[in-house]
Amino acid sequence: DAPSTPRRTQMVDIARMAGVSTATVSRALSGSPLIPEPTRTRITELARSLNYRINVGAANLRKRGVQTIGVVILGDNEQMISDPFLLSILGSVADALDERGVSLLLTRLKKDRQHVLSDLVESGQVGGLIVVGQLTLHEHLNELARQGFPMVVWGANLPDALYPVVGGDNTMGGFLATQHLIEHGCRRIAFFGDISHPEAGLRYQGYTRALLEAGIEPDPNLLPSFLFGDSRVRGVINHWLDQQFSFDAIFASSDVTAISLMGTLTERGIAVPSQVRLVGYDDIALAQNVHPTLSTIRQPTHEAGRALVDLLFDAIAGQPRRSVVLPASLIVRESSA
Amino acid sequence: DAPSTPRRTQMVDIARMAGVSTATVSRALSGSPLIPEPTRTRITELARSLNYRINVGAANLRKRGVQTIGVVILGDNEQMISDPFLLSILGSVADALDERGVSLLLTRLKKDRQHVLSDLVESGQVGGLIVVGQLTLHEHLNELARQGFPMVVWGANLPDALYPVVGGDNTMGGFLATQHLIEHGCRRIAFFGDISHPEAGLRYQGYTRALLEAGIEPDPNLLPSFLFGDSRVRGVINHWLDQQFSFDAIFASSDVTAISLMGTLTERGIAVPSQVRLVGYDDIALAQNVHPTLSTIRQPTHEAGRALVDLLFDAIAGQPRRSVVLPASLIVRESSA
DNA sequence: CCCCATAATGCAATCGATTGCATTGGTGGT
DNA sequence: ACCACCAATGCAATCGATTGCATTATGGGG
Repeated sequence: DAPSTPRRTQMVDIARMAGVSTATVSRALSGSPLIPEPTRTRITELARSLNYRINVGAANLRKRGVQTIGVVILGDNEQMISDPFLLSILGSVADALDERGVSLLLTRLKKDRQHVLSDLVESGQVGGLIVVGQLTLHEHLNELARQGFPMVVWGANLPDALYPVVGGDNTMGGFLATQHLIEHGCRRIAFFGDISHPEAGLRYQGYTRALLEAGIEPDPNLLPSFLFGDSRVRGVINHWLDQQFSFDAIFASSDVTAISLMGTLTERGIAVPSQVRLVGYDDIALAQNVHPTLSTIRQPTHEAGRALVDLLFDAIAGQPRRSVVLPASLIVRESSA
Repeated sequence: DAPSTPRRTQMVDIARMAGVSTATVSRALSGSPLIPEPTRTRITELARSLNYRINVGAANLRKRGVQTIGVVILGDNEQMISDPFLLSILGSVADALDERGVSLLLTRLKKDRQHVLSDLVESGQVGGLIVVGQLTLHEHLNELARQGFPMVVWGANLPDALYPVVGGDNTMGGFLATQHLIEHGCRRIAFFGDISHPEAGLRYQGYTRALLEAGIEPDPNLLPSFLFGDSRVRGVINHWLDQQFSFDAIFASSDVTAISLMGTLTERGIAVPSQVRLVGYDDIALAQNVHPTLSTIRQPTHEAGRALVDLLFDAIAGQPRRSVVLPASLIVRESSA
């Protein structure tokens, strides 16, 4: 123990200078009613002037609880987040946590390192977890849920999920997009997205339902095999287009895919929306800045963050499990009008 | 103090079960040579089987130091990060920290809440800070640097900066992009970007230098007043195009802007690259999935994270300040070929 | 057979705050 | 003038690990 740097001011210093005990300082700074106003002000001011901050680590130790929650993001590949929409979720979670005055410990979870999930909680680093992107983790998450793990997940609400989930209404989103295209006279609507991904799968269900309700039989040729978030989007698109299936609209399960499609279609001389109408998903910022501007399905990201945090705190408080489905809304722009 | 939940296993439990003291357990788990191999294995196994994790908070308190660093991101507007490129930086920082086994506390810094920077360190939550996006913070950062604050910044290396900086070679990037366009016969090259932003400013300098070296006088009409990251990108673009200045190329200070430009140009019947060549900046994923694929300037994000973390640990260790400039490289795609 | 060096382990203080309980001082009622 | 009571504050234990120093086994040399 050889502190080279001039020791940081701590509570005992404030106490000495104020001529009181650390107990009083602690109570004053935490706004306890036991401390009368004048004293509290005096101590608070003194602490301010010395630029003193309570050592959160020590405080947490004694209080047996942390004011930090972990946000875990599945790091599929190189990028931290493949889907820019998840970034909005992260932002809204950050805000919601900020409002409650709790910190955000960000962890990028690579496959086969799932044990870090429990590590974070067991080691007392975080009081709970927000998992973004359930993807391949479903079983592991269920296992943790069984152990009463404090957590909440953003994604699709799978029927056998034991953990609380917040997600968009993917079925509704898929339905709205498809219905919208049908209303514009489209009959041969292609679906672009990896339906093995839970959320995309639900969007596909909505798509199918809208078709069936309109008396249109879904055509498997209009569902390209497609890797979600794959960098070879263009290849897949081109390969599918080469097959020359007739189609008059495309519903893409993400805006990034839709924008890539837009480029490829233009390249092949297929005009959007006059020849092919196009609807994306997520309403990323770029959607209104491309040409033609992109119709899409928007999810309320701001509420998403709030809901995730609310549910997590419920879980930590031992409340019964609850899940939230946020509404999806159709944003009509040029690409489908 | 009424623990309702069954108390989490802690070191004293392991100690009791192993028939040793906590001192021995602590030493065994930390791999101290004082503990002979058989004992260490026995204790380690026991801890494993009980799924025990050391309480980091308590350990940090005693060890007087945290294994957490803060990453602060300027939250301009709604989005957490306006520039998708910064997201790559965040990802690479996350990886670099992960390799060192330190955690990442993410904080979104809104304007006029600059004091949270020092709060994070003073309160002992983090051992140092990585600040992404120096933007309007320069003076405040210098002030913190004067106080010997452990930090490092991603951005432009301003001449009077007192803090360590990691950044791309913006001048070189601007130069390369512009030179490339000139080599393809372009003479009237517009620059799209907010030059009041330090990084864009340097890119503009590189642009100007390339023009001058080619004997071309920069035309102020080719520099639209432009808000970086503004959602009204399209408006600015349209307004500028309405002025009908003649131009044969555009160098955009970000890929997002470039892609927006691409849309607007197409909309107006201006062909890229045959009539106007276009180069962006950042090499975001979408750049190779739009049509035409976007030429751009790439920065080595992976090294960026590593450099930021290295410099920060240097700073924490009290090493003299050092800054790093990462090379920029030109990626030629269809939009400029 | 004793002594001492050394290896292995334990004791107890410590990190910096929080908080139950004890203590002090002052006020009002009678 | 006395006592009870309440407001204000302090004492000291506590959170869960780490680590300097003390102590106990072990073994080898004389």
